This record gives sequence, C-alpha cells and structure tokens, in this order.
Amino acid sequence: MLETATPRDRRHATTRREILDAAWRLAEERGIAGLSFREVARSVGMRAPSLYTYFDSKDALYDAMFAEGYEQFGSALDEWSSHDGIDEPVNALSSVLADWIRFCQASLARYQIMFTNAIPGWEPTADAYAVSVTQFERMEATLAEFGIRTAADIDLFTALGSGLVAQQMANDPGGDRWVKLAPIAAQMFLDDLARRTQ
Amino acid sequence: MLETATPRDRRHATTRREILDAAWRLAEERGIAGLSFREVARSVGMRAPSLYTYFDSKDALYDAMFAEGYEQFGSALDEWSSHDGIDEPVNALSSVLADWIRFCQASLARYQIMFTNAIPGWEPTADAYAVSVTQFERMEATLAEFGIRTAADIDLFTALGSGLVAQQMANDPGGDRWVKLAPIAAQMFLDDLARRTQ
DNA sequence: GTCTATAGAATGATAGAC
DNA sequence: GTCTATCATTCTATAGAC
Repeated sequence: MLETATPRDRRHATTRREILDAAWRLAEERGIAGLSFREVARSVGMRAPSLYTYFDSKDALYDAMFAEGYEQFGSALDEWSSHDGIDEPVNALSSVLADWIRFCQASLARYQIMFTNAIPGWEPTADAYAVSVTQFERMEATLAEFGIRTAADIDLFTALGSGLVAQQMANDPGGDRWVKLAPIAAQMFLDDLARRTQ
Repeated sequence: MLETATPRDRRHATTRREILDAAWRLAEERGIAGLSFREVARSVGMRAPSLYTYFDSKDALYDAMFAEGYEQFGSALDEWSSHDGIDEPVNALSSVLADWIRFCQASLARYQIMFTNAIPGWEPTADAYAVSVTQFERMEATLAEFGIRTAADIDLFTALGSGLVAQQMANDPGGDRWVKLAPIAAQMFLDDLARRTQ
C-alpha cells in the first residue's frame, strides 16, 4: 500500500535538502575533511543537535553526499554516451575525457569524497557504495562502445583519465592545462588500442 | 669558521632522527593526517612537550617529513637515469613507470604528504617546497633523455604516471594490477610521441 | 523539532619546576 | 632536556526541557 507524502514529510525533505546544500557549500570552502556539524547547522540557522533529526550522524551526512555525487556522475555519463556515434570516435573519447575533468573541477568537495580518501577514518556504507558500483558499471558500458573492453584496457584508460583529473585538480584547479590535453590523450589511447587489437 | 659537532649536537641529531622514524611509522598506520604529537612522543618514550625541543611545531615535523620524502625521491631518480641507455627506450621508460609506482607503494604516508593534499590546512614552507622543486626539475631532465621535452609532453606523461600511481594506491595498494600495465603504457606513450614529433 | 546544557574525548601548545 | 600540569580549543553526540 502506497504512503502519501504528508506536508510534514515534504517539510522534512526540504529542510534535509537545505542542510545538504549548506554542507556542500561549506565543504567547498574548507575541504571535505574540514566539514563540521556545528558549522553546517549554523549555516542553516540551527544548532548542531537539531541536525540529528535529519541525519543520524556526521558519517550519515557524508554517506548522503557520497551517493549524491555518484548520482550526478550518472547524469554526466548520460551525456558521455551521447558523444558516441555523432562524430569520429577519437573526438567523442576526447569529449569524454574533457567532460570527466570538468565534472571534477566543478566541485572540489565532490571530487574529494568520490575519488580520494580525503576523510580520515570514513568509508561509505554498503548502501552508498552500491550507488557508486552501479555508476562504474555504467561507465564501463560506455567505454565498451569505444572498444575499451578488457580489464587491462579499462584499467589503463581509467588510469589515464584519473591522472589527467588529478594533475588538473592539484596544479591548475581553475584552469585548463590538462583539459587541453584531452584530444592528444584520446588519440594516443585509441591508436594504441587499435595497434594492439588490430 | 667551521663549527665542530659537539657530542650534544650528535645526541640531538640522533634523537631527532628517532622522532622522525617514529612519525613515519605511526603515519603509516593511521594515515598522515592522523598523526598526533602525543603519540609520536609516547612512541619514543617521551611526553609531547619534549618534542618541542626538536621540532618547533607539528607543522615543522610535517615539513621535515615532506622534505625527506623528496630527498628519497631524488635517490629513486638516480636509478631511473641509469635505466636510460642500457636497453630499448621503451623498456627503460617502462621501468621508470613501474619504479615510480613502487616508490609510492613503499610508503602510503610518504605518498600522501608528497603527492596528495591529505593534511587539511597544511602546506609546506618555502624551504621544504624548494626541495620538491629541485627534484621535479631533475625528473624533467630524466624525461628529456626519453625525448619528453615540451611542456605538453611532460604534462601528459606525468598525468599518465600519476594516474597509474593513484589507481594502484587506491584500488590495489599491495598488489601489481597497475604496475603490470607499465610496459603497455610506456609503449603507448613513446609510439604516440614518435608519431607526433616524427 | 528545536533548543540549552553538557558529556566525553581528542588535539596542539605553553608555563614553570626540576 | 624532560617532566607535570594545564590551557584553550574543537569536535561528535546525547539528555531532557519546552
């Protein structure tokens, strides 16, 4: 039997959304590891204990942010799939790489919680982790359209992509020094893939 | 006028060395960001305030570890240079990549303080930073021997290398899943370099 | 649902005796 | 040089009033 969302449910969901937005904003300023319940609460006009009505613990807040990051990654993947088939494969793969970098550049906090171990002692729960696994599987399906299918090919491509991302984030976070290399990187990878699988 | 090292100087240097060793050991267990002055002191049979005789602050200890990491990186570079000329360039560059990954695998704490922003709010002082700059310049000289000379070539190669390292450290820290890809990665990079600069 | 008050546990750092 | 004692701060989390 379906439950109807009551006005209270909607208010609860709205407040929870505001808390998440504030958490993202603060994490952007101070780094994901520097997030504090007190500050998040103050930022939405509350005191820290009140947040426990919306999140069971600070780790639960991190969990929600982690899952949300991978949901947004899923939306980005939808666009990457559409790159395929509309142009030369090398241009499509180049767009994938550039979009991947820019997705990370759009939010340092999101990049940190999704792709680095920036939060000492924290790991996602099984539920949140499952969300990330789903999206990684979707990414592999996208890569398969480019002929990137074996475990070694996937590992090499993800290393190349995550390396471009890491260098861009660490050394030129607001610029395009490594974004500009996406076409060369895509060409290099596809040429080598063709040579090896000919 | 040269100062002679007194017995007290030597004792001081020895104790400082023991503190640094303990700091590396603890950072390995709990992550570089989880390092605590109290624990380091206890680990060498002291109390926290006594450490201030050897390091002005916790950040000064981090500074010493950062510089030491890059000095060890310099020793690794010496070996990488010797790879050059004794074999096919592709095999030599493959060894460079594999050694780079294994250098990072040898110490998670060293990898974290050198190549990631794992310590919230900390940055190396100008003096410690200068040590890293010196070694990066030496690394560029080594890469030049392989024909990796333009800014774009260096950026692409460091992205590829740091990506292999990051994936290995994050997903298979004790294994060789990405180390095994070093030969393919080196071949891919040099083939593309030859094609572009022909 | 939100608050005050507080528990309980860390931390880096300093003062001053010895 | 090393210690005890302590400061001052920060943090997550809970109890219980309203």
